[in-house]
Amino acid sequence: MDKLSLGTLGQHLQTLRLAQGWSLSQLAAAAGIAKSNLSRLEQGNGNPTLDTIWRLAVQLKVPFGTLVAPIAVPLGEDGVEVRLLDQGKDHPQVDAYWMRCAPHTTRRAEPHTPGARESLTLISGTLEAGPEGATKRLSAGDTLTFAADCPHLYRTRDTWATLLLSVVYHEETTS
Amino acid sequence: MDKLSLGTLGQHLQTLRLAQGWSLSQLAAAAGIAKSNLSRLEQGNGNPTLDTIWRLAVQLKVPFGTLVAPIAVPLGEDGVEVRLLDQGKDHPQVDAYWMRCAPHTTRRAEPHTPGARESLTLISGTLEAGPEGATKRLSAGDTLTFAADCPHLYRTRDTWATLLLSVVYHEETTS
DNA sequence: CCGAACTGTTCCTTTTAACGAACGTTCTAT
DNA sequence: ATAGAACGTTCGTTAAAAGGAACAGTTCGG
Repeated sequence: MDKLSLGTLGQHLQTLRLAQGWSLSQLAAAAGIAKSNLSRLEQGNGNPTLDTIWRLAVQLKVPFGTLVAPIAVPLGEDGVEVRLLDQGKDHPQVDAYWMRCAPHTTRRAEPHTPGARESLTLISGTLEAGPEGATKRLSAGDTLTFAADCPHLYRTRDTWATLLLSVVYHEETTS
Repeated sequence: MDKLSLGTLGQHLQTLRLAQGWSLSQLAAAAGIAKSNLSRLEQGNGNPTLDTIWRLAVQLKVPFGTLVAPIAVPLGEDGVEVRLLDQGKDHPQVDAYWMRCAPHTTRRAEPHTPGARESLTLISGTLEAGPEGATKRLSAGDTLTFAADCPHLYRTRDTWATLLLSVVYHEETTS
């Protein structure tokens, strides 16, 4: 997780507002905040209060984190953006990630612990993924499960790819 | 999405800090905020700035939304909490959800559009899910894909269940 | 026994986010 | 044309969040 970008929040805020047909004045009134406040936020200046963000997120019907860590954000150095969604506390241990890959990028991943497996579901775009040498091509809606205790990779061609990724350590069940 | 609870944030903030072995002074210093600020927040008073929350989330290594919309929060009326993670823009259309079910609850879902399928990955707990009459039992790390154009359900027994859920509308590919 | 280093809290001060009114625009209707 | 009502902006004021120092309560070691 990197640095906070105020400009991104502003852009994303405005995008969401327009997409839902709100005017700035309307949204401000509905959220119960001054429109001068909202105006400043959309311009990228300002450092909103949790209360303010919350009120806006409710009106825009977005899961909150979406507002500040926008999905359509410039990515990391390797063209891949990864967010930890949740971590299971049971056995086997499961880590859930949201991942987004720019076009024409390849991300190589080190082997995880022995017996580890990965499951992924493609949300949009196309992707080639799996153990090195045994990758599969996926398109939106497809799912894939493969052994992750060996080097594996994710590769895009000329499209973006967004996916959910779960890493299952120390597999116990065999279903 | 309901109202903002400041107390919950404070509790959750403190829980995370202690779980990672930080002292209040240490965390405040590492995050670059005044410890008086952090102290007040943990007590449930105050309405932190986005910058403040961000700095804390980075240090605590949590995906941000986790801080303010804690995972261990009381759930909806039916004992099920659902958050929209992402929506694909391609065809087929894919909606990605994070879902958490309390013990001993059953959630029935209406059929989606014809040809729709669902894929789910269990992060923790155990769950029985699938088309009504053809459900399967899952434990942490398991995945399941089933036709969702008929009534289907999710049922927990004596454990919580957390899972990722993808709804794929109007299936085009058949892989 | 007592200073030193730490814990977390409570003040007071400074900074600044939020408010509310006024502003210049644009568009519609009378 | 012109009053009206929207739009989004900019400004000065006010309320409050963040900073900083002093505080009492612990846990050390000499």
